[in-house]
This record gives sequence, structure tokens and C-alpha cells, in this order.
Amino acid sequence: MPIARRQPRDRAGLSDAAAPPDMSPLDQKLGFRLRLAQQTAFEAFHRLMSPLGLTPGRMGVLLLLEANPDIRQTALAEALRIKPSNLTVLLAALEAEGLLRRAEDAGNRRANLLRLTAAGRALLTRAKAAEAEVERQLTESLTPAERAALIAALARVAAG
Amino acid sequence: MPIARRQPRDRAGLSDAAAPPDMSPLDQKLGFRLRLAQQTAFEAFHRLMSPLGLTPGRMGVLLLLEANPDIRQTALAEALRIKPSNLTVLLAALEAEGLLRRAEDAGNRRANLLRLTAAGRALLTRAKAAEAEVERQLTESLTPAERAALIAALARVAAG
DNA sequence: CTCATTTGTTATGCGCCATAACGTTAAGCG
DNA sequence: CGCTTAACGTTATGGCGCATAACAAATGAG
Repeated sequence: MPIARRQPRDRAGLSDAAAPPDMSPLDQKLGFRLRLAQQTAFEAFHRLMSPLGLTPGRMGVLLLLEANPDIRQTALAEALRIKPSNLTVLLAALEAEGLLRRAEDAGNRRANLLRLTAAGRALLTRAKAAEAEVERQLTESLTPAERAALIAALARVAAG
Repeated sequence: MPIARRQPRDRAGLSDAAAPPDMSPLDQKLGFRLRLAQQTAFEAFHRLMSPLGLTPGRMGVLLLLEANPDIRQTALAEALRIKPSNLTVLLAALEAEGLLRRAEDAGNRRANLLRLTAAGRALLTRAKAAEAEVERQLTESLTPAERAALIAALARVAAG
């Protein structure tokens, strides 16, 4: 019987393998938690919406176009909180796919009036159902009241 | 009294200028609210931390290195929830700036043991103060209880 | 008409994330 | 022991979201 093994395998000394790292410096930071939650949200969105060829930005365009026919790009970019330069690229792709139309404003030839095509409306119908499932999965561990409080709190953070 | 101007300037017909777009399709969506809040958080972080040469990712490395000296890169990447391949780039820059040291593990020559340098610790001291101000600005419209509830809700969303 | 503004486009870069391919070192196993 | 598999890290590449700057075209004000 070996004398020397008084504490067999009980890790009394220095760890030699998997001591879990101390994450306490990060886990109460709002920025870190926002990043993780947004990453989860993006993954859920991608999982369910990429079969429809939609990213969050593209979906936002379609939704706001349905609610605001003949909107100008500047106004749409403002509503989406993105820069007009980035919207240009989004719109070019969506138009090339036949989901929307950019028509010149007769009264202001600088402006493009945006409108969904029939194909765009058809896609949006399917997309709304998929998007509802995304929201459901994301908030399935929250009560409706907690979900509402979360959204309200996020809105206040974003408002500054 | 002019007869013809029955409804002077009341926009009874088509709008000719700034009808505010209908954002209702987006404003209750968790994904959209997460994006806006995270964008605000990133802007606040950048405003106060970029003078110190820090991004969120770099700050996370420094914080976890202080709490976990001699951690391996794989464990650090897991704790930060980033991929080891992306951590490599972060660490190379931080090491080139003299903020941390990558020492070969004597008992496992594959692994790098990470440790802050004196310069890294000095920077981190200043960075913590600035980061506290970031958190303060972000949550200044929330009560402490609301802030805690927000972080808890975000953690549950991220947990799936 | 001239000049400043509005509207949209293009180009470029950063931060973060992911995957794939690779070299090196260590560990498992016959 | 030698072979195979796994762990650890690096490099390269691409996507997404965001930002700025420089630009062209059309409009409106003086």
C-alpha cells in the first residue's frame, strides 16, 4: 500500500487541467450581456430566415416598405437607423431580386420612391411567420411582462 | 374673408413633405431593440475608451487576464465567447503594445500562458474607471433594480 | 445664373464573427 | 516503441453591420 498518496485525486494543490475561469469581471456588464444576447438573436434569425434569403436589415426594409409605400430612401434609412450609403446596397440587391421597385419621384427627380412588388409582398407574408417564430424562441424563457419590460428597458438605453 | 381657403394648410390631401414614417412594424421587435441598444452601448464605449486604445474585445481580454493569470488562450476565448482564431489577432496586437505576455507553458509547449504586464495593469486601472462611466451613462435612465432586471433578462435570452 | 442643399451612390475601412486549412505538440494505444 | 488521434494555436478568407469621405445629379434660394 503506497504511503505517499494521502489525498488521491482531490486537487489540493495547483490545478493541472480545467479550473473554470473567473468570468466575474464581465458577467454584470451591460455591454457584454448585450453582445451575447444580440449574438443569440442573430443566430436565431439566421437559422430561420436565411432559407428565405433574408437578413435582419433586409427584413427591416421589407417591413417598413409595406407600412410606408412610396417612402424616400433618406426617410427609410432614418427609420431603420442605418446610413443612406448602406441602404443603397441593401436596396440594390432587393431590387435585383425583384422584391421592390425604385421609381423616380416625378416631382423630385433626385428622390427614389420605394414600393414592394407583388413578389416582395408574397415573400414578406412568409417572412412574418418565420420572424414570429424567431421572437418566440428568443423570449420563450421570459413572461410576456418580462419581455415587455426588457424591450422598454432596451428602448431607454438606446434613447440615451 | 376669403371663401376658397376653407382648410388653410391642414394637409388634407397628399403630403408634400415630412410625414413621419410608420415604424410600428419594428419597434416592438426584440432583435431591432437589441441592435439599437447595442449600437448605443458601442458608441458610448468608443467615445470614452478609444482614447485609451481599447475596444470592447480588448477590454474583455484585459479584464479576464487580470482575474485569471496564466490562463490558456482556449480557455480565454471560451470565457469571452469568441473564437480562438479571432483571439489570436487580438492578443498579437496587445502583446505588440506591451500590455500582455505570451509565455510558453513549460509543461505543455502547445499552450501559451497569458499574463498582464505592468503596463497592462496600469492601463487597466485607468480603463476600469472609464468603463464604469460607460456603464453609468448607459443605464442612467434605469433604476438599479431595472438595470439588474435588464441584465438578467439579457442573460436568459442569451442562454436560449 | 450661381451657389448651397438635398438625394443618392461608390469606395474604403473597422469591429466582430465564422470556417477552413495548417503546423506543432501531446496523449492514447497496440 | 511507433502510429494515430486530439489539443493548441496561427493564418487566411469571407460575411455582416456600421461609419466616413468623396462624388454626381437635381433642386432651390438669392
